[in-house]
Amino acid sequence: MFNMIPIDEQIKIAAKGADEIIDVDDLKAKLSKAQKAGKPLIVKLGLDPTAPDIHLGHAVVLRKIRQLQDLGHKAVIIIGDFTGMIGDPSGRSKTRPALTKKEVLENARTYEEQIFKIIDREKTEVRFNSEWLGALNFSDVIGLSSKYTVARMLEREDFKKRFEGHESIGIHEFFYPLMQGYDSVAIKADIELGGTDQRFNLLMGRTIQKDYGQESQIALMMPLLEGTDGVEKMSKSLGNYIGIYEEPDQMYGKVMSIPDELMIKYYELTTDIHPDEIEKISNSIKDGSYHPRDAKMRLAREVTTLYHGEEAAKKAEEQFKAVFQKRGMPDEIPTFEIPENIMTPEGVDMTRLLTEVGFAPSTSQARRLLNQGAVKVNGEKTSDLKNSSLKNNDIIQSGKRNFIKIRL
RNA sequence: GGAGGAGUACCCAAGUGGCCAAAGGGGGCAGACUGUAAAUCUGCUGGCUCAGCCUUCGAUGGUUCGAAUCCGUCCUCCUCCA
Repeated sequence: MFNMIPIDEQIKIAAKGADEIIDVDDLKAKLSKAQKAGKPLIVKLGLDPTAPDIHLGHAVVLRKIRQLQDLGHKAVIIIGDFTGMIGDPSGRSKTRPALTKKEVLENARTYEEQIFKIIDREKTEVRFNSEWLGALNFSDVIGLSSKYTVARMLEREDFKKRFEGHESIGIHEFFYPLMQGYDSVAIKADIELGGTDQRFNLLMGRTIQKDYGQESQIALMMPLLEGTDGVEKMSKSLGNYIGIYEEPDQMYGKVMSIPDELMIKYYELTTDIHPDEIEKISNSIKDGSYHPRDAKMRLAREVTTLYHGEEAAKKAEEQFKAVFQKRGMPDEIPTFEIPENIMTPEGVDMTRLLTEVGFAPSTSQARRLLNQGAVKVNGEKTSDLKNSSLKNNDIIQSGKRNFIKIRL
């Protein structure tokens, strides 16, 4: 069952798009040992059970796992339920509410559904870290914590900054890296994946494993993917994310909204296009032979295809062209039945109509939209607060991308 | 246990008795332009029955003609000393 792919080729695949591998020589050694023994390597990925919506940022690491699985290796996904039940202290401004066992399990299930859209279910094992962390007693914990020093903890960038900036650091926060490191011991991880922000934690795993008499894992770090704003790392709370379950139209459009400078990075981290091909695209954009817009459209199509198939991606592209390039209308416009209560003697109450269909969160903002000329009826700008000339099947447009067909 | 500092709109942050629905920045939305929901420029950004009115500045109770601004109490966070 196990592959005979040359080690160098495996290294190449593992390294594709990676920011850093610690240490490449160790990885080589592990790979050849595994091949000789006919035993797959254990690839570890820890997931926080608080945010069950997977987006393209998470997908970067998951794709890498998939690539390693395709080489025959085995993934162990660790759901950080123990961590989740205590409440994650990182991002110190808000202490996250501790989750109940039930919530964690529910989140974990959603997670599983989603990750298997990318990784191979057959070669994956899902574990909860409460299984071993919950079993430790206090002296075990003391033992674990004695493996590391305060000075070394403070080498970590965020701790260091907070310490030097006289901001508080809870003692328990020191335990998070230790716990994550212990996870590696518990499952005997050979490789741990993570974003570059996980550097410290991944290295901790190496240290702790050695202390427990195991061979150190390889830390494989993937770059962080910026979100649609092009600046902040993609995250749900910042609202700059592209979820893998989003509608094709949404997904396509969101990819089109990333800044040009990010295109190549997206090609590298979110698609399965071969690096040589990406290189070619990059060069032809630079020398002017490939229009950046077209390059971005291809990117949007590739990404959408990965999650929705070619057919849907093509449709999303046509839709996009129709709506944004030709300033036209989408094919399918939802219909809205105008309720009695927004009719007035002077006609339809436009502000209420806009709030009712969700184009504006409040009457005041609906009013502003009308004042700014953002609202069109059948393509004609209108700023009337009350509209008496609306008919069945009129198209109301708010801004560039919100359409509704009305029924009286 | 003691001393001190802070809590302002979606976020950061000014404001220390009336000119404050509250500077500035970020974000968001809209308009123009375009190569796209990129970039750039401009406008808007508490709510409403909208040239007016109502509710906001951690909570609550006061002082005052009038408070985000002064006083009391409480809550939360932080720093230093122990």
